[in-house]
Amino acid sequence: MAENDFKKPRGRPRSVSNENTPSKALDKGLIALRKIAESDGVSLNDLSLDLDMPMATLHRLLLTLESHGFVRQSKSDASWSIGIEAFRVGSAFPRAAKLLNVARPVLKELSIRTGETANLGIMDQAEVIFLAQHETHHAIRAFFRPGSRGSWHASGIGKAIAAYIAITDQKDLFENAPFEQFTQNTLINEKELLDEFNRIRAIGYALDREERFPGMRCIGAPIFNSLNQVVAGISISGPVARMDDRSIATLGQETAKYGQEISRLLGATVVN
Amino acid sequence: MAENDFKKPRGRPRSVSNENTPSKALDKGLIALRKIAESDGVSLNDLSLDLDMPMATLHRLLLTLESHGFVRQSKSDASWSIGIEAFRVGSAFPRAAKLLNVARPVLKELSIRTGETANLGIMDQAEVIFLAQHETHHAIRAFFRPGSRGSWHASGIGKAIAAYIAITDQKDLFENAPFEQFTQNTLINEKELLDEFNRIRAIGYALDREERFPGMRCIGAPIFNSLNQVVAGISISGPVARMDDRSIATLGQETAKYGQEISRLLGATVVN
DNA sequence: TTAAATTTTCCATTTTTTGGAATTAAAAAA
DNA sequence: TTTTTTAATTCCAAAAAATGGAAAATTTAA
Repeated sequence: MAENDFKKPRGRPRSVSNENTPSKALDKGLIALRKIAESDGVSLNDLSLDLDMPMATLHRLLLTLESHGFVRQSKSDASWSIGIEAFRVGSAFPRAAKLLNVARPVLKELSIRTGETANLGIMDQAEVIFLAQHETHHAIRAFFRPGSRGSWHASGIGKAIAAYIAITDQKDLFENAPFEQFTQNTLINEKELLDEFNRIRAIGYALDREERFPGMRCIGAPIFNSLNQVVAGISISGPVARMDDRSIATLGQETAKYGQEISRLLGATVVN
Repeated sequence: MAENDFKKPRGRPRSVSNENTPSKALDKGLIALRKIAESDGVSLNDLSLDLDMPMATLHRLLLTLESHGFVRQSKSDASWSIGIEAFRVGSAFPRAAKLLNVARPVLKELSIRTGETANLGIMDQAEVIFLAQHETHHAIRAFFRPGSRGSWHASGIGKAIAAYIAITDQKDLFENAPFEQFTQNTLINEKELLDEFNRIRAIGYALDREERFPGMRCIGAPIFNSLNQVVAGISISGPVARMDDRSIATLGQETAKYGQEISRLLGATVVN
């Protein structure tokens, strides 16, 4: 999170209040692209209704996106979906590349060992982004689509990461507090969550006790890079029935251990 | 490749010759985005020179891309790199998601078993796109960045896929023949390559004998989906020294076997 | 056969983009 | 230290592109 930089770049600094999107056409194109990503195989008509843009305008944007391979149109039903160039560009996301390679086998091992779905995620602003997961074969199991988002305050990974970032960055996270109360158990106040941070640092892993979805528990642990900054988190999630109070301690230590393993592979020297 | 559709969509059909990009601003934004993806952490100045666009124009586009999270600017040196939203959107590419999950462990096994770098790729138009790879620990080894492209006619995966697509689709591939002659061994003529297709179908795998890079050999095999259409390819690549004529047959059968394994996992019933 | 649904194209009007130059600030050189 | 160079960011009037309602073209449903 914290890009501990005391240096500033050359050049005129950016003015503080710059909430506008200077290029309207590009802006609309990106909005369309994101919409297509979340609703795969969508028709021009639906997209037009969904985004409240005239069909003619949208169609022009889609043709341009298509000419670069960011979207493609089905020959049989004229519906639009994400193209290969979007995939290519996306796989250049620097934070994901190294992490995924290193973490994937560890993720699998954690999942097999604990019998639960294992997840890898990073924080972006105040959201957790799930990068990868390894599923169990249990009929009842947790599922997140890679790339899906979640609030940091109601997720094992989110809380595990937040507990280890710089205090100044933590302050930023609390800007929108109190947070959404997803279930009875969701922690929504700054004070509750700061206490939670202390608990997390004491035991080395974060617990989500049905704080996001009723019936689902989750255990998250931090991952550090070679500068010993927290950069990601690993977690397991499953039904309360299997992740009961008796098992939690063991599963938690297990999760923390695998988090440390990834940290080591990334070159971290101090873990937890 | 072949989207075997005999149905045509409703609506006015697209006119045949439509090579233009209707939305200029979006077009430029996408060009910038692609450039950033291939040259990570690039400065505005370099990007401006590289793309031959005025800095002011480019800067405006980057701000818009940034506002959607498609790029991000380093706080310390003001350089631009790919953002998380590009990653999210890219991971919605429908052809990659299932394939990658299924193929990754198999890829690893193939690599360990043969001691060479194993690759997974798909065809897009006349290009091979590498989706994933598993590297060996040999000092001398092949390396492709995920997302990198290559000509189909000079790659094991490309030839393996091309040998199994519909004849009408093969015709399209030969539109630009003769192809670029990368090395002395590169096959560049339609006739040579059609003969090669027969060989490939007879033995079940494709050989690249230093046809792309001097000193590098490659063995590719096709992967089929549940409709028994070829959708991807798997390959191993390494130095001629290790992939000599004696070893080729064994390695080839091994590669083909692992390709069949992935096909089976995808639900294919007929393999090769 | 007719009507409805849907995508694609057209084009005069309106809005955005454009990019050279000015501005601001840090790094490098003197 | 002071000056020069490098680089990012912003401004604004001229020029170019986007807009979107309506028409065209085609398939499906009635």
